[in-house]
Formats: sequence, structure tokens, C-alpha cells
Amino acid sequence: MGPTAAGKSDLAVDLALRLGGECINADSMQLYRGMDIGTAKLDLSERKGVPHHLLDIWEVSVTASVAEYQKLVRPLLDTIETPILVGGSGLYVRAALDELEFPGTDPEIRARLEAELAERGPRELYERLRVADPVAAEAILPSNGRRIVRALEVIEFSGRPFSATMPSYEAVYPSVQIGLSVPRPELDERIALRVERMWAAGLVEEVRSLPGLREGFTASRALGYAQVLRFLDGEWSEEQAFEETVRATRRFARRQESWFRRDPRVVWLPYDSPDLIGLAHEVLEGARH
RNA sequence: GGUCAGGUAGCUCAGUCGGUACGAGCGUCCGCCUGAAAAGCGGAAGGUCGGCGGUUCGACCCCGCCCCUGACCA
Repeated sequence: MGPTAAGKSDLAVDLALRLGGECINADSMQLYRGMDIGTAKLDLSERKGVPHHLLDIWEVSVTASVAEYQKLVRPLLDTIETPILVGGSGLYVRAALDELEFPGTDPEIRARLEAELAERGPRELYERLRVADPVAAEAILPSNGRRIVRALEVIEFSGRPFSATMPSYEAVYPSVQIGLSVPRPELDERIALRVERMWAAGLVEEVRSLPGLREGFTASRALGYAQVLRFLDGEWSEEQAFEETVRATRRFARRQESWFRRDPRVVWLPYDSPDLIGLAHEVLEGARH
């Protein structure tokens, strides 16, 4: 794990080769078929023959879902001899490895609450949450419409309170977690370079030729894709879309860092260690004893 | 050389017809995160208001000189 552009995918492949393992994607956007350039998905040659799972399994038009992802990863973790989970979606990683139960969903209730949120704003819904579930309300900020809606949804169809705080780190699957760390200035530079390469590789074309992307609730908001769509709609210049993508990606990387930083289990390795695989291997060996 | 506009937070700019800078967006730093998580939300740190002098009880806002930037004129 680690921020974007740290080199996670490559290290995973190298480790898989070393250990005879298989890679499992834990990156929410790489699950989408057709989103290749903008998600920096490894192409076949870069995978060096290592089997990769959970790539290209969702249509761009479908809404992503952690709970769905959890149902898909767990069987893989159960059956693959040496699974190597790689990705930057913190919640997905936890959904895969840790004790995390998603209480379900009800599309109708959800739709109704979303509509109310759009119409009247979060404050009113928050007041309702305070009455229905004071504990959850305590943990959710009154301005966070998204979380308020979800909490109310769960409470309404389950009749039970909503767990608004993340549980402590209780692993369902024993694992060794390796994080790649990159000093900020270098990370920012790498991100800019990566976005430049994406543009050069034809990100704009990829977006233009992805039918259904606009309808995709999740996919249309992916980094790079959202910005290119605004360019294609004439709202932004291409230059602007590019700059915004870099900016947004940096912000995202910062969120990733703060998410993974909390997890005391993560062992951090400098992304540019001369013998990164060796170091990672040592961490694994060390964990065995 | 002259005229005009402008010099306020790291950046772009608001603002006070003289009485402690109300600032905003972006950036930076930090935190939260249970079915959109590449999403969503919050907090904090940053300013000798170009320089010097004057007027005034008091100036970032008034006056003078100087410096810098831009446009225009010559």
C-alpha cells in the first residue's frame, strides 16, 4: 500500500515472482474495464506473467461498492496460495483483510435520502440523525451529507444504530503489510510526471471513447476522468483539466497517506531503496518468526 | 521622460469614505472516514496591508518623496 505513484504495482509483481504468488487488485478504479491509462493499470507485459485478479471486472457504468468488492476478494484470499494484495484504496484493503461487516443497503431509501439531501442540505438530516442515533451523530460532522445519508439509510432499514467509527484493526486474514513511502517533494514531482505521461499516452482519447462513463456514478469521478470530462464539455481548457488532475491527485495522495499512516501494522519502506524487493522479502521473512 | 493603474497571507484577489486585517479561493500542514472511498467532510498555520517621512489622539486606508510591476503616450 501507499500513495499513488509510489511504485506499488511493480513491487507487487516483483514480489509475486519471487514468492510464486498472485496479485489481487485493491484499487477501486482499476476494477473498471476500459479505464487503463488514467488508472495506471499494468499492461500484460508489465505483469510479467504473474496472474492478476480483480482487474477489469466492472462496467464503467456501474456504481462501485466496497461491500461487493469484499465478496469478491475474500474467496480469492481463501484459495490463492500466496496472495499479494496491491492497491491504494484504504477502505478496500481493510474490507479485504479486516473484520468489517457492511450492514447492507436499500436503494429506495437511499435515493429518497439523497434527494432530501440535495433539496434541503445536510443540517436537517443531521438533526434527524441526532435523534435516531446520537452516538453516530457524535462521530459524524453535521456538514458531511454523504455520511449522514448512509447512517440514516442503515438505521431505517435495519432498525439498528450505525457504526460511525472504524473498528480497531482486527485482522481476519493474517498478513504482512508493506507501505511504500515517498518524500513529499518527490511524490509531487512523480505525480506531475505520471499525469503528463497519461496525457501523452492518450488519456483524453480514452475518456472520449468510453461509452457509459458519464452515467457511471463512481467512474466519472475518478481522477483524470472527471477533469477530462469537464474539458470535453467545454467547461475547462485542456491545460486546466491537466493542472486540476495533478492538483487533485496530490490531494488524494495526501489522504491516502493519512489513512495508511494510522494503521500500526504497516511497515514502511522507502520507495527508492536500491534493493526494494530484498527489503520487502526481509520484512516477510521477519514476520514468519 | 510623461500619464494612468496597481503594489494587502506562498499564489490570485477582496476590503475599511482614518479607529484593533471580517477576509475569500487556491496552495501548505493535520485529522476523520463501515455499500461512490481516485469519493465525501473537518481543523490549523500563514499578513511590519511596497519603503521612508509627514498630518492626526490614532493611518493599511490622507499628504510627500522613493522603489517595483503593468498599460499607454512620447
